[in-house]
Amino acid sequence: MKTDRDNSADLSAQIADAIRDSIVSGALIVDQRLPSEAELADAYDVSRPTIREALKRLAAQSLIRTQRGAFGGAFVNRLSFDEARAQLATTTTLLISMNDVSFDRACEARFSLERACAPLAADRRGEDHLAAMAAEIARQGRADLSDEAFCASDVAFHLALTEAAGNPVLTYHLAGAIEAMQPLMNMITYTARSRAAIIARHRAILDSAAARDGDGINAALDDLETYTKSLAHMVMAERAARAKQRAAERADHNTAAALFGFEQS
Amino acid sequence: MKTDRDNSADLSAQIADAIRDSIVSGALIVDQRLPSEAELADAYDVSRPTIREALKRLAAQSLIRTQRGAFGGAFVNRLSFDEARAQLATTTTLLISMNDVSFDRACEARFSLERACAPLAADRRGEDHLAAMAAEIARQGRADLSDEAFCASDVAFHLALTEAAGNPVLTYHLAGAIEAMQPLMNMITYTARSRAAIIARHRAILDSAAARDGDGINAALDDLETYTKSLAHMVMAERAARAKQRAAERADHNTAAALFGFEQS
DNA sequence: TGCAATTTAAATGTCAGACTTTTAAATGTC
DNA sequence: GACATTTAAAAGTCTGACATTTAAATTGCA
Repeated sequence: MKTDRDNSADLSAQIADAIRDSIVSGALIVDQRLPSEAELADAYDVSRPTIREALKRLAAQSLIRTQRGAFGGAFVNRLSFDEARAQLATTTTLLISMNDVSFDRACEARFSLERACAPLAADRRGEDHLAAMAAEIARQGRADLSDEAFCASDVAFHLALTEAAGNPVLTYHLAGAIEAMQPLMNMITYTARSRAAIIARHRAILDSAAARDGDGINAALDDLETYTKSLAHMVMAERAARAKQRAAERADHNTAAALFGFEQS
Repeated sequence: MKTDRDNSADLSAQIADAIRDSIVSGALIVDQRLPSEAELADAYDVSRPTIREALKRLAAQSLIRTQRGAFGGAFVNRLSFDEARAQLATTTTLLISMNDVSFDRACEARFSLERACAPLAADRRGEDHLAAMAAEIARQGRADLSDEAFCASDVAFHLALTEAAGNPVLTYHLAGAIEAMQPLMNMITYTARSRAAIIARHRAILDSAAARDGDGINAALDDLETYTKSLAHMVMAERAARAKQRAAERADHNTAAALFGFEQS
């Protein structure tokens, strides 16, 4: 095993890449034990801390898991759909927050993706999926539900819809996207939204799913998308108006206050 | 800053989580410099190697980048769409290979996702997108193209289609899925596929996009999905038949050969 | 003999301290 | 003012040690 000492990249990164390649290519299979840190250090001709950094990189991507103790070590990890979905959701959340994606674009992407499961969901939904969706709708109707809990139930409802499509790969992608974006959308619209309006759309989705009407599901999702966007536009317009008003009021004051960073609440 | 020493989790994992939370919550913003490793070690009351392991975990997720030298250090990284897409693709590849997803399921998910961009692509495609797709089709027609290059061009063609939708978030999800699954699909079908058949479908997609016909795009994608699945079924049936034949031939031989691991090519 | 308690060894987790290399800023020189 | 040199800060790496965990091997006891 050789590493390129003249390479600009870290040794730990090179080693991590080498091991990752072995996993992706199938040379290392699920649950297989890697050599111990000391053996790897010897094999790659580096010190143990360097090997450890490489292993931590892989652990951060859920590619391996480690176990202490005798006969412990690093094992190739079976990546589960749930783990992968959680990773996808956090990555997507960060991606959106760091790249000033407009609300409309994020909303559009989220619903475009969710509509991808409608035909399959209409075709394959079982009673259990309908029941799960109905249960979330019922929960959403409870007046004593916190905003956070309402949002979580909203996510759960849409997750149930994607699961009705009976395709875990599709669910992984869609649920990851929804998990990432629904909370962002809620954060913006929760002051203005009507729970009843959202529940009505959820019910339309459920009814269409029950009737095995894929186009009906998509129509309801379209409707929900339009409603969400209009809410966001309202909220944004209001914020802009308040900001403008504040600016005008500031202009009436003497400039000194502004210079000291005075800002009216 | 405190860490739970009684916690079963690694210190480096705890610290990585703490820093990640700071980034996700916005307490640390893009391009902001983290304290030096020595300062972090002091702040969290751990040794520098432990801090380094935590930072490597974050680096593996592209959450930070590090820079050597004076005034270097760890900086919050702006997650780019391309980086995120590459991560998504490798994660998806592993997810599928480790969870024995059937070819049909993977194929179904891939095309269901791609269809999500059709309405938007039809609406927003520009001349540049059409040109990019046409260029890939032209490349695919060259007889001297290797299988790998054909596959890469195939991916590039579909990437161009997703980009025509003009929504980077959507492109991120769809292109990540396509990048992950197209090579898998090629690996199975490349022995049986007809390049002309694929090019014809690509041309149908391009023509529909040019005509701003979203339904036409989806029809062509449906067609491509059906073709791909039928190819796979053919290949699998052939393999199964060969395996059966081999088994029958083995039975004719004396058992000794089998005991020595003899296997007919 | 069979089971329980103990020991042991192998492995990861953590630490301390030193040295190397890189890099940009500060300084000095022409 | 432009260019070369010095310097200091920081990441990268290594060595060696110790702590902790864990399962297997061993021992002790009934």
